[in-house]
Amino acid sequence: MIKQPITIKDIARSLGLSFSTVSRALKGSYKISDATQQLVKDYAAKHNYRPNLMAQSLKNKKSRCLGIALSSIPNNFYAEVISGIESAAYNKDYLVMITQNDESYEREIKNLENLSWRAVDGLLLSLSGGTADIAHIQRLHDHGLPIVLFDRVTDAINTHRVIADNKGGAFNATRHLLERGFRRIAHLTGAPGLSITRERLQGYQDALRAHQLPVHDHYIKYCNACGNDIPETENAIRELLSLATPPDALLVGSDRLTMRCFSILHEQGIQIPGQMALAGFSNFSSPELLSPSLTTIRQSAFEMGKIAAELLIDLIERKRPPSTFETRILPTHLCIRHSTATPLPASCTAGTPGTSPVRSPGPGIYN
Amino acid sequence: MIKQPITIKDIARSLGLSFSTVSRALKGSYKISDATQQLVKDYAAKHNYRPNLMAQSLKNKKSRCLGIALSSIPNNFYAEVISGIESAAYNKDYLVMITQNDESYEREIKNLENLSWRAVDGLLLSLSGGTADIAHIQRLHDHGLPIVLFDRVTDAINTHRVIADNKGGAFNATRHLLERGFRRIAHLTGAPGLSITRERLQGYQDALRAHQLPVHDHYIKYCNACGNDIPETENAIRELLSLATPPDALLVGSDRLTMRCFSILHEQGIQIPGQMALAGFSNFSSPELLSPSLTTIRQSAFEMGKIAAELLIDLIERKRPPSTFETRILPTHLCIRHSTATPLPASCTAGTPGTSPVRSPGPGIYN
DNA sequence: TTTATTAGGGCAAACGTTTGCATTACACTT
DNA sequence: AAGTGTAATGCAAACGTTTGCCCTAATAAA
Repeated sequence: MIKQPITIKDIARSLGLSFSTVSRALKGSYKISDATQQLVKDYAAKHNYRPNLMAQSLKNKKSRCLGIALSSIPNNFYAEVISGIESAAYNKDYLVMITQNDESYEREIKNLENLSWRAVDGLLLSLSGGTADIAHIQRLHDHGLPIVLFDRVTDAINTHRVIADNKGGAFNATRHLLERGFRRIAHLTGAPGLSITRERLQGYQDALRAHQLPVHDHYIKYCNACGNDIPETENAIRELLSLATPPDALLVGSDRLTMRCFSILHEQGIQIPGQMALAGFSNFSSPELLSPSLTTIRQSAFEMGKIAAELLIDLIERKRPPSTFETRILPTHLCIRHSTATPLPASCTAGTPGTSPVRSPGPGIYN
Repeated sequence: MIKQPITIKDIARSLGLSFSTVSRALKGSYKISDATQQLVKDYAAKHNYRPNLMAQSLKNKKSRCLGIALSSIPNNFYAEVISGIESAAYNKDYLVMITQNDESYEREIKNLENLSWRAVDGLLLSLSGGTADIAHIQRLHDHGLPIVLFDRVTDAINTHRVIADNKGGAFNATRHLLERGFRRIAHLTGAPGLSITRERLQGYQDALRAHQLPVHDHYIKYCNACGNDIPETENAIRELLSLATPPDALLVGSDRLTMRCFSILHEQGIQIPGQMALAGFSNFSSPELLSPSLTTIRQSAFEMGKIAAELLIDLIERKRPPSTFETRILPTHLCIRHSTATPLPASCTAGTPGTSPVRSPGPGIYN
């Protein structure tokens, strides 16, 4: 019952032409008379001919396929990035293969192998939290596979990069906390090896120093699982809370971690911002609906994906690799909400802290 | 600089063997002496030979590639489904191509064409909100492309289906609202053509009837964009609110729509659950953090993706199509929270409604 | 010793395209 | 009349695998 798809050979036979003439007529190029072109095209359309992409791929060594490797698809931020990639790819007639590694180095290696064997034309890559060295990536790149790094990048690969202004985002958020009167600001962040972790830490430290405040190492906690390992996150918070002088504010350094952190503080009955102010990197769609509404540093995730895909496709389609690669830095947006409202005197924190901050927070930049 | 990957031919030449011997030795099968097999395998490993997947695909007419077509990647629910699919595919050594259609029928058609031309071995499909007829799908299926439908399905294609217990989920949520004392329950839902819309509506209606309550058509509002079109959603809510007897509770029928709806009620200063109780289908990770915490009907999204992918791979790999197809119905979980707390007498609603329900809501089923 | 069997391996076609290099049939220059 | 140019098309090899069939030797059976 299954009709085999029609091929160029079938068309050639039916029309009494050679394979090559049919092939060229379909492409429209080369020197084939208009009459023949029409004939072939009409026949092809009528029998709804579809070129066999596997054969084309084999011949052209191009699959019109982009590979994505990242840590977690259901992460708000990455889901939006993927959406941006898909969108750009669609416009340029590419298809997108997706893999996730759950922050595992081994899994990242496997995924990259799978993708490159399967002949993607290029790779969009955000490093896993567990990535120790990048020999496996370097090898692919050396073999000529075009790669664009996004979000979690490395300097060791000489190629395009698309990242957010992590340092600036963390700096602004920290400055905001300082301006609101918080002084003991802790930083809860992801795996220490990641570029985003380093850059955000840098912004946090810069802001403290700009206010002549010391940077305390015990106020900086890393979570290797980036919020996917609940006990790990709980421990980190517990340690912060049990310090002699516990922090009065928390700057959180990644999407999952921010939500998880909110959740843990909530469960433990810690008043936000009464006992602990909270701001974090997050692309959650509705932070204004949380209780209290959450101050976030938001990234242009969709745009990041879109730009990365466009750069990659450009890389794939140009004949010679460019002499110089670019690093696009996308702005971040600090969206100020109640979770970083000015702290109340201790006597007041017994009220309804989530809903009555002393001063109304600014409108912030939202959506 | 770019090293061409090594091929079977190269190995054959270096070892003084024929292509076929090398090919068979690598596969381990057929009648090749152990000595030769070892020789070939060692050489291949040493020079890290990788089979050219395009060539294999062309020859075998298999790409070990699954295609996904759905409406929106950043949707919490679908992001989890994709994650489940990726996970199952990885275990069986398949790769996954992803497309989204933003509820557009035309875009769905294009995406399916792209995927099928590009030789995916099978398709995981959730219909777009705008899908008018399914001729395009039927055609692919008739041509022998294995398809598994998930979430938004149709009976018109005879194949496996994986869905949630939408009717039961809506029924339980509606019953819960009724038990909490709400009587004027409206239903805000997605595109009317979708199976999930029909099934959830059915559950809602059944629950009302089971309580001897009438079903009012003006309490049922469809949003074709499923929450992606904000004005559309606002209008629907406005219309409900301006009724002579406006509803006192809202059952919302899809992920995006639920969050959007919460957002709109929040912006308009409508007290939840004081003026309007709210329950909805949602896979948002932290509904307990919203203000008020949100009663949700949660689906096993990851599992849905995993099962669908496994069924599809089974379909692809078995020689003969099964005589009978199955429809897996996954349970939904009603997670009861404050947004559906028992309504207060009018005099009380001026207080702090989000934080002080009259009776504590049950623990619900969470995570 | 002859014959059958088997193990081990090679040949070449095939999958559907693409493309460099003919080839043919004209028309146009010298 | 011989040569040049050009438009339209065909031939066949190539991309890297897989696989049905054939070949050769060696061994086992008769």
